Amino acid sequence: MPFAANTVIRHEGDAANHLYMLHDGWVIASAGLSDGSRQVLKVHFPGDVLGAPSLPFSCSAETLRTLTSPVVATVSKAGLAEIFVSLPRLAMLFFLAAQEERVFLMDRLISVGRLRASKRLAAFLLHIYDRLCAMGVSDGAPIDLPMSQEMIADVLGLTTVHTNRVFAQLEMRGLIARRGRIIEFPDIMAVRRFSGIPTRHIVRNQNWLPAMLSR
Amino acid sequence: MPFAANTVIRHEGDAANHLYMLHDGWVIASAGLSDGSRQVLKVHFPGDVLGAPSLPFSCSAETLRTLTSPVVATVSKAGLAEIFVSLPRLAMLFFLAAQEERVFLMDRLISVGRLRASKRLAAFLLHIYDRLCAMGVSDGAPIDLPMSQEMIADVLGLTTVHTNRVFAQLEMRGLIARRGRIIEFPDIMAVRRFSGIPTRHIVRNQNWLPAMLSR
DNA sequence: CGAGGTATTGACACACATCAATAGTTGTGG
DNA sequence: CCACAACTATTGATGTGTGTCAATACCTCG
Repeated sequence: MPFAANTVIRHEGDAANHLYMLHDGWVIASAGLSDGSRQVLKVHFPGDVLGAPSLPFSCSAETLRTLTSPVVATVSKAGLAEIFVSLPRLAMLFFLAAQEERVFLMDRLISVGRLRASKRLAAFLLHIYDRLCAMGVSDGAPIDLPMSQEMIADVLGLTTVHTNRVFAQLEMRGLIARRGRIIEFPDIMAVRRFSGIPTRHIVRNQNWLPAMLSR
Repeated sequence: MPFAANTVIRHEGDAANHLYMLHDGWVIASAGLSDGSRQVLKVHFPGDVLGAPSLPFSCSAETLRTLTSPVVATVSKAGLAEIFVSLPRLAMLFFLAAQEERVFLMDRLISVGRLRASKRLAAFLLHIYDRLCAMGVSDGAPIDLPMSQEMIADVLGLTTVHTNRVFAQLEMRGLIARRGRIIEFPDIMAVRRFSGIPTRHIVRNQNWLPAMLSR
């Protein structure tokens, strides 16, 4: 199912009756507060499962909004249950994906709770870069972030103004180079050291997982 | 398996070869930064699964440290895989528990990213209170937090000094009353309104889950 | 060409950090 | 049971990172 750019797929508070599989494009998950401020919770890429956190709750915890024009497939709760009954290995992979997301949220929490703005921004850009690399999209290549500085500010828990100043700081330090929204890392290891968040190594195809075709 | 109070069960960076089921007592999950600062990621209660976030990674992402003297059971990765093969309903419940944890982390991220210190503390105390109520421990009763203000500061992303001042603020506003580490809420709804984090309603025993005895 | 969003910059305010000191509390060993 | 040490809580004075308000430039698209 294709969507237009900058469209709400599901709003926080809505009934959470299914999941979405993101096949193409970018989607952000965010939550708003009564005072109008907003926190971006996750920048989703192709391959991600969307909307799963709201499953145990009576209504959706996050707003899903398209950035680019994405392609999304819908999975019902019953369909998910069917996977858990028939395809235990796939179910286990869904479970592990949820744990990965938890660790990414923990890293964000550490970053917002304990790092100053410049390191926070570096950690975020690095996280996006690493995930793009894992998808094979960009290895050493510049990344093209389809996000305004306002959105990035909502990721980092900063104001737009300060985010802009911190971008300028990173650029002056030579940690990044910018051409519009395209960002390049002249020395990625320097950025890694600067950010302070440890590099995570995901282990794929672990041998303790249930066999592929179990019955 | 019993543990002493204030003991490390598993340190971040250690091999993550199993999970733990917390049967009794309190355990906190935290991560440290190179500069010595620390972020508490989760306060675990009886019934929680510990150590799951590290499963997809080559080494543990979080340090698990006992607060009280807890009772913990160990589950191997193979044992978890066995559950996914044989007990799909239980596997699904594990999956949903992980999604719940994601939402709690999101709430913490919103809180640390977008709320000022006093609301942050209120939201944290409220979260603990609600979870104790869900366990049937404390409904309207005062809560006894076995945590120093330093630990609470590491939850909130604040300094010890400021956490202390914010405790005093909440007390002066009449939102909490303290006797040592015992905290009471004279008007819990006022605290809820003040905190700004929406109340989450978890739906148990959802009808789309796989049947109890599937085969 | 004009309009609305986005990026950038400056001046100033404030929430929280930092440094430092004191008091209170807990635990431990003699 | 007291004495001492270590930890924890509290309070004050001062510094600073980030927020707020405001203005201008830029950019994209009709």
